[in-house]
Amino acid sequence: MAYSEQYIDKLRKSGLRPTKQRIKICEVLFDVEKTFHFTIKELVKIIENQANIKVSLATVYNTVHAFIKKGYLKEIPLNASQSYYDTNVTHHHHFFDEEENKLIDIHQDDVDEVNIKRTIPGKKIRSVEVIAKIVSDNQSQK
Amino acid sequence: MAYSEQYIDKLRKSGLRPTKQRIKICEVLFDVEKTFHFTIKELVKIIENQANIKVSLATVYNTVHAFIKKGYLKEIPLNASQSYYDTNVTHHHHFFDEEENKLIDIHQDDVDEVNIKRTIPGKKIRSVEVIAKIVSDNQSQK
DNA sequence: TCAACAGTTTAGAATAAATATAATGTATTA
DNA sequence: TAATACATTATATTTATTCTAAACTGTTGA
Repeated sequence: MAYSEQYIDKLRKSGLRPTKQRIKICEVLFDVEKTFHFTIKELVKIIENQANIKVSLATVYNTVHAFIKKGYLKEIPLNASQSYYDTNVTHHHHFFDEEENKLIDIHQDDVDEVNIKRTIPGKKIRSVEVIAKIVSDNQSQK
Repeated sequence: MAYSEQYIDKLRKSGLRPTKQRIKICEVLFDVEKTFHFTIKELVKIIENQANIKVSLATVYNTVHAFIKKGYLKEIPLNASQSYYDTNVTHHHHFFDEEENKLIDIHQDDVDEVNIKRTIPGKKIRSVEVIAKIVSDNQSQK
């Protein structure tokens, strides 16, 4: 299957028509070897640098949110001024370096399965995320 | 030790002078049996309802942030439009009900210790938080 | 005790992310 | 291919948070 067909499929499954802009967004997000983290602004910049297609903020927001709803992207729970997203939707966790505002993946194998024994009536768990905040380890500091 | 002395102590340890406004913030945050979650706006409202002291948003932000730095409050990592804070600084985790925008505590005993095997050179872990997002469990839905 | 200083409070302005709007453009369909 | 429904965009709006600067208050030391 050609790339663009995959993307058209992803878009349709997300309830979106395949447009020039949205296919470009797919290319940037999914046509790479490595998964990555991004903010909306960063994504817009990447698109600008890679293509001579213009994509507005609104389109990027809409598309990203549709993909999250469908499970093609993940939002990373953080109290940062901007939202961070992840193209890696497999089960894994994150370090967040607050000093450098940087996210680092923690591979699933590096964390024991998080097993929550408690349940809430009428509710089911949709996702479980572990955020480990890290800071400089200044031994001189007491 | 009288309450206000405790609060004055907490404030001084946070590098803040004990003022009328700040002591009132302490009363609302710490002078209750149960710990609770709050947003800045909610905290301002609680103060308005409880006292005839006027406290500005800026003061509340400053004081809350100083307390977080000192470890008297915790910020809950979430992608919500507002930041959520917790007066419970003991080790525990959260459900977040995205449909109702509501946080529910998960007691430490209800989650196995999260053991992260990976380390980052020069960095140490400051906190580990588990966020479990929950949604309605509509069995009829496929 | 009180003057001087350093820190505090506040209203309002500034900033910035995210969302809404409405006019123009494009994919889909029959 | 015409009609329709959905998309895109620039721009405006909304809203949380931070900044600012003037007025105020706690603290210190003489």
